[in-house]
Amino acid sequence: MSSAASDAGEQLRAKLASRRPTMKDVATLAQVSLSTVSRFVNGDPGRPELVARIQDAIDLLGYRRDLTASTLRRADRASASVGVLVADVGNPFFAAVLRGVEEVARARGSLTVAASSDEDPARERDLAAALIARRIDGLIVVPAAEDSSYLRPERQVGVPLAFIDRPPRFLDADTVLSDNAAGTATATRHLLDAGHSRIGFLGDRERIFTCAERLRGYREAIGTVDPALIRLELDEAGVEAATRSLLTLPDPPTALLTSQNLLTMGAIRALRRLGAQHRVALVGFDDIPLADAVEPSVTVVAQRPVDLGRRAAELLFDRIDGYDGPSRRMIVETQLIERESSHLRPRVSPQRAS
Amino acid sequence: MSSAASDAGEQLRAKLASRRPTMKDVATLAQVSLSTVSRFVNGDPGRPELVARIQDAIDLLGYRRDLTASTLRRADRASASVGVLVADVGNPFFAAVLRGVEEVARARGSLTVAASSDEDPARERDLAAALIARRIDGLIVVPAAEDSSYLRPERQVGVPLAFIDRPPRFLDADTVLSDNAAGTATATRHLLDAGHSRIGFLGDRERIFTCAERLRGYREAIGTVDPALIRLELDEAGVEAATRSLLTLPDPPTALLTSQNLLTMGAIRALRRLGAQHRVALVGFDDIPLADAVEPSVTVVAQRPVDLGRRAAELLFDRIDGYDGPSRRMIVETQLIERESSHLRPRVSPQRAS
DNA sequence: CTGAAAGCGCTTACAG
DNA sequence: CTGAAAGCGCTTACAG
Repeated sequence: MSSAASDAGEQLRAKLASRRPTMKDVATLAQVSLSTVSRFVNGDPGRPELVARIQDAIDLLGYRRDLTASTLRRADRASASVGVLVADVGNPFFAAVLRGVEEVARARGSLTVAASSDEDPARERDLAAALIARRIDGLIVVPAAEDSSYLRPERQVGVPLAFIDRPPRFLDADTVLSDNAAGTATATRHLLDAGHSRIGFLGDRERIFTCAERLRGYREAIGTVDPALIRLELDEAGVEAATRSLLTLPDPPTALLTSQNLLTMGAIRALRRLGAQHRVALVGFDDIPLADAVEPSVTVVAQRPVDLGRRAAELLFDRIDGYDGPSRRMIVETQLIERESSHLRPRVSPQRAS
Repeated sequence: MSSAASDAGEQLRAKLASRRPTMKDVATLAQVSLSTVSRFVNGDPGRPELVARIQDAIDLLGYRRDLTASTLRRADRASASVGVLVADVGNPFFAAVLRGVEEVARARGSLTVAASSDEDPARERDLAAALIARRIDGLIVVPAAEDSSYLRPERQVGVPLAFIDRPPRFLDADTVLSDNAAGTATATRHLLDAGHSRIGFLGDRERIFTCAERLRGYREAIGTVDPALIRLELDEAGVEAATRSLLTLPDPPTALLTSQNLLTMGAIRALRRLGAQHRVALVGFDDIPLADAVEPSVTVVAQRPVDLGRRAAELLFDRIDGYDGPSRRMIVETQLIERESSHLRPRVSPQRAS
């Protein structure tokens, strides 16, 4: 770059003060038109001579393109970002889902905007609106709301949508689910095979699809259900009391099934505190860190959360790329990881032995 | 709304087909000017009569404001979103950090755009550029790069910046850190007090600030350091071999210190596999799920990742709100959570006993 | 209080 | 290949 141009750059830079340089500034400094800079920035170079001037001007000014302005004007309206709405980005399960989405998005040059609904339907709606107002190219939702039809207008207008972990209700859209019922059915049969007939079920909120499905798999596999053995609406703290209460029943369960990761951790702690971890069998839904290292190690129905995220992102990008066929549903298989806690044989409980 | 207006709405709706309705569509349907709709949408109502017409038109069309266009034009340029760059959104530690940031951002009406650098400096730079190109109001970074000066132009131009977990190098910016060295020093003294003199240190990458600091705390507390007891550049898989190798030294360590969550989990597994978990003491940096439920339960130096995220977000929003003072550094204290694994007394190893 | 007009930073036909 | 001009959806002085 000539020293004259460099001086011009310095002057322009000073003039800009703390303003972010624009494409127009680059054009002025490089002494070309705005269109030429735009074409260059978009990968349509032009004469080598001009290219060099433009690149120098960009470097000198520290120019960064404003993608929001670009999105606004371009024909395809692509913002190169997708939104993800989960219950809690801090929960390891959803964190892994998010990671799966991000991998696929990144391979496609897209960024991921994540938000936590905290299982609050109103917050979910607000966040969905906030994401869509920012012109994301598509939205992935783990629905907290029982009714996803609030997204119908967005769908109509062509915002690609995909659901993970729980299907939308009153709305037709691509969905990726774990095989929840099959997972708990397998786990339940596994416990029945080990000789357990009284199996307790510890679940979170029945209105959440995954809990309802996992309960259904348990019910179907077990045959005759004793409602006294089912405890729902639990959180990590509530599990301890529920476990204690189950184990002090006149005819207590000899095995427990927990419906999700936080409840499994709560149940592990509760059994240990009761000194019952080697007496009462346990299977948890969703694998957890160190499940293999506690004593006894804990059998789980492992999900594949990263895959859930990846698959949903793939379905979403299909739509972003123009696929307009009927909505699809994918099931990601769960896997029973047999560890020690499910190989405990049923024993007569202390109360009954006395 | 009159039926004539409603008909007009239906017609406009049909005409829009699958196009997203704009403020102009609303203005046309409500028979007011664009400015009036804009003012209404921005909370400056006007005559009740017009307000009603505008609200009806918005509802009928399913109008959603385009925030990217709004950001482009408005005086303050606020996009109501902040960016966060961590090593891996799927790692529970960073997931918790993200959650903390999101809480504060949400309270401020901002969305959070998260991305994973995977400890790759080049990717970090790309992602930072991608975020800034989307006009985020501020950027929070867990730096993978050894040199953060690539962000200087952004800083110059007024993009608020905050760093978490590791300080920026060659750049002056607000930073929130755990007291890493103090944490490992406390842990080391705790082990020394229990009678251990040979304490192994298992770390990840020394070029990462947190690892270096935690190593420093260990070195300073222990006094005379035996380099044979320090193993670095480990990942979760490599920890097992490193543990085995340490324990088969002629004069093996009687206690281990691990520098982060994944390594602690690896060490727990390794010790169990070697049958050494009740013989070799262990303290991990960063708490992990079920650390309280393994046998022996694992003593840790707990960090407060959600607080790290919150504090950094608060510093960031101060800047977004216009604070322009010198950069600040906040230390979030760690806490030694004493469990069983650090209360094991040093024992002569089997080899030496034989 | 309301509306016409300019313009945010960019892309994209359209001429030359 | 290059440049002048229109316009994406919105906000914001400025008149009336």
